[in-house]
Amino acid sequence: MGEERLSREAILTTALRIVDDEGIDALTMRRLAATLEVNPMSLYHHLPNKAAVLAGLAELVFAGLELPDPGDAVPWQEQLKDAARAYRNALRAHPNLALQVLSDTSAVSEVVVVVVEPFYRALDRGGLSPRQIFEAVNTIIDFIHGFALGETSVRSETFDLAPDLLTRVQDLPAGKAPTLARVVGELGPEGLAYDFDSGFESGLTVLTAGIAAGVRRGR
Amino acid sequence: MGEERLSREAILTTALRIVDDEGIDALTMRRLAATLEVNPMSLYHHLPNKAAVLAGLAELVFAGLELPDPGDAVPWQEQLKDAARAYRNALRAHPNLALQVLSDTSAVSEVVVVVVEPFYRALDRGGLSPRQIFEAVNTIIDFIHGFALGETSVRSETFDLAPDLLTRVQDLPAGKAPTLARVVGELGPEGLAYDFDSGFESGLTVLTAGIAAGVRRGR
DNA sequence: GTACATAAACATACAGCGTATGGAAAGGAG
DNA sequence: CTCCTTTCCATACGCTGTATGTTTATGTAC
Repeated sequence: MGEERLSREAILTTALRIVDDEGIDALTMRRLAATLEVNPMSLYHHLPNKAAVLAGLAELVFAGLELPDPGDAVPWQEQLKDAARAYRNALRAHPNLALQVLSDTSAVSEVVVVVVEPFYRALDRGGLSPRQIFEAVNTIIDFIHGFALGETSVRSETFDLAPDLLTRVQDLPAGKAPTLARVVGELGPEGLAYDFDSGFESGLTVLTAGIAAGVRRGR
Repeated sequence: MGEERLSREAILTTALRIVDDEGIDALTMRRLAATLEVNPMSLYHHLPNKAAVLAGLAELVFAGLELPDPGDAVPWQEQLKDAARAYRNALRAHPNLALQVLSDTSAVSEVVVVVVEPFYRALDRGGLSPRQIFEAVNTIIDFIHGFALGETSVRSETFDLAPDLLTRVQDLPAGKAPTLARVVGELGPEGLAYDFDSGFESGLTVLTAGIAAGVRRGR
């Protein structure tokens, strides 16, 4: 049977569709084979095992990743933020896969090499030393990973933390977390309504300011 | 059989030991029951299903979490860093469980309420507005989560990224990532040797500097 | 002491999983 | 035509979580 009804690429494409549509738990070898109208064991001719399928998915997602480089026309801080936004968007593109990608060490390091150049470009223009650049990029990428972790393990676009957090804080033994209680109280329910986009932006603001401060201080 | 040979607590304690010793994959209901010298189905009298076991583990880990509050003797920046270090250490205490905890939304929000007060205390002393505090804490916690994600999905205490990253960078098509290539080259292999502790510290430095900058600017 | 209610532990069984093994089928090469 | 290689399929094994029904041991009431 030299004719190939199956291919690594076709398998991964179908797998990605299953994950996108029904979540990571819906992806089983049997289910994948059924969708391709093929015997489960046929998959093992193109991919050695299920772990390879998952790794392949991570690869597939980031293979098509194009980072729009804003160029050197804008200030380096803005260039840095744009790189961060693009990377966050890449992690958001397949939310059901994000956790898998993030927790797969090899996928992360693969991705990081691909994605990291715009960060380095921006920070190099900012006048940081190689060591500073290296550490700043690690920091900002860790932030994006942590943010994506919270963002992708939740359904709604604008997730309202308010009721939950307010309730929890009020249920705490009095005096256990006084500052938290007071600050949350001053914010009020509408102040606590959490929007991922603006949360991400304020994180970027803090990070770029911190990096810039390190440069100014000449550290 | 009114006598209880089993209890929720005993089950979770044993489960935690299995996870710590042999990893999250080694924790199956059958294995857990065998370790307790009990029939698998007996577990279901104390916990409704396996997900409840995992959630219980997250709870268990953070129930014993005591955050040493450095008090107000030190500058608020140092107080903030200490809170961050303590939280990171909590996530490191059971590395095999960290990813599970981080990816479990309810565990995270549980944890965050418990853990967050020292952060709020420090930033309140720093003179930030409620809104600034809220956003700064989210940012720093996202950073810690992302850092922990990278840190706990890797074995060795001091993981040497150098050979991998260097190789990858050198294998890239020439001109694809020129800044990255140059900076990495200037750093050299010994400059790339990555130490998690100092990586975490430099992240904290950037973050506190960025937060302080926001305060100074009166935003 | 004896009957009963209750809770805990057990035995069995089922559907689903990843995948090892070995055989069938369909081309291309000599 | 024969053989070889590659792809695909059928079967099966050991494992998973857990639904279902039964047995057993205890605390309580009479």
